[in-house]
Amino acid sequence: MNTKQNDPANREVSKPTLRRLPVYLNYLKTQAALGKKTISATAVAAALGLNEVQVRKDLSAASKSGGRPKTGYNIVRLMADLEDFLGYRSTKEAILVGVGQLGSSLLSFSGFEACGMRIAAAFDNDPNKIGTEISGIRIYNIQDLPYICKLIHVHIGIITTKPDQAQNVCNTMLDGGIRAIWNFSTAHLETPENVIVHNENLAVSLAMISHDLEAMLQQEEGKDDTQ
Amino acid sequence: MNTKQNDPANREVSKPTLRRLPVYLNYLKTQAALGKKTISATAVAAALGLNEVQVRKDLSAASKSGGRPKTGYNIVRLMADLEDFLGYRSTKEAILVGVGQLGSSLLSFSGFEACGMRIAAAFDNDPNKIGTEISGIRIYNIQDLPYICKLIHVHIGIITTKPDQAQNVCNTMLDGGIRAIWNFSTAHLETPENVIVHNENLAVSLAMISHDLEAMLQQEEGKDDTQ
DNA sequence: TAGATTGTTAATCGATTAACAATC
DNA sequence: TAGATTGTTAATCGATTAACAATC
Repeated sequence: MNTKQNDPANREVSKPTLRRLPVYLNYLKTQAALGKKTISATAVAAALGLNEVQVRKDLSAASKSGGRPKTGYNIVRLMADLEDFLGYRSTKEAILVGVGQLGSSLLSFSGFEACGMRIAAAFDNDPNKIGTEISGIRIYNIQDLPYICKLIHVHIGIITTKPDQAQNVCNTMLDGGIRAIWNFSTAHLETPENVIVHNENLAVSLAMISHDLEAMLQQEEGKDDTQ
Repeated sequence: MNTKQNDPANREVSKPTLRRLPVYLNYLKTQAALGKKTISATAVAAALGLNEVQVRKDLSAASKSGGRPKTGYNIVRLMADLEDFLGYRSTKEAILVGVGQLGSSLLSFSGFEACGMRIAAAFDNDPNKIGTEISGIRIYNIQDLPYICKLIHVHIGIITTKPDQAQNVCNTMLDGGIRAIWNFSTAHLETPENVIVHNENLAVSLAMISHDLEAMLQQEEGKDDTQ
């Protein structure tokens, strides 16, 4: 009987719920910045265009602090609970491979620390880039990846290479003991079962916009026709 | 009785299906590049780690060409159908506001054309940036946005500003006749019902990785304990 | 007290998966 | 013909929403 059952990150929540939690957290931050002390699920739901029961269920899954009828939730406490639950308060070391446009952009993005991720090192195979720094993050030769993985315990591997190199880089990362891959390349990665792969695919997002847009434009055309 | 019912983009598919279609398309491209002419849903499912019935349902929703028992689908035809369905073959004009790190990175990303999106112009309020170009895309004064929207028919507005400017930029875009917003800022945008908003939120992705990772690490710790 | 709000249990809705007939 | 594969209909699973009792 260990304490792990009580650990915030261990409680099971559905994927849709997990996806909404950072959105709540972000909204709570804006409200806290406005000086608000408490907030109701009703208000959160209205602001974010969600169902209020859903908001309550989501919040109660991630936070055991609970809210008070008539008052709502204590914003500061709720934020702390969400951050704990999402693992934002324990630092996860990451490395990034592929220092192109996107890679550089991620290296200089300062928002990751607030989510508990620290990019410890970057890798490339371009001699002009190796040895330089971006936002204080040193760029190493890709061949040093296994060595550096042994040096520090790296949790997350960020892949921002061209798709044809992605699988190779992924394999090297896994050899180095990395257990979670954040894949920004379009390549589909083959990995063993116990590895977490999260694909960041702009084409997927664009497809959704593109499709919705086309449907909307045509619907409007249709309306015009009947007038 | 118009032809719009037959239009690919008008067929209704579920959101999860729509999300998977570009993934199929990408995989088909890799197979076509290897010289394959046909492929079965079974093979696609195995390669992408999906259920094969799901793959068949998804494909039949987006393509009316159909497959042949024992042979599978004609790859080239299926790719064409998917591209049609996703609207990749009709050009959608876009503008981008906020030429910081991320904005610049998107401007120089060449993959959007393949998805039917063309970034026609970019906007910023920094005098040092106004008048310059990135990858052949000119950067204008943000104040010229309404004028340029009138000049060309812009479909998609990409927001890569700081969160505190996002709502303002969004309003200006909507005034300019834009109907779909691709929001890369963390701000939640208030929009009328008939506007498409797609939020690209790295914090959400990171939260999912972070949570899964924490759960996995703890599970493994747990296993170690019992040994 | 009355009413806003929470949190839970039950009902509905939608997506995934299984079973199966059709066909190349 | 036999077997791989498609596509559809039915069953299952999971998430959202509705209904309601509890409470501040």
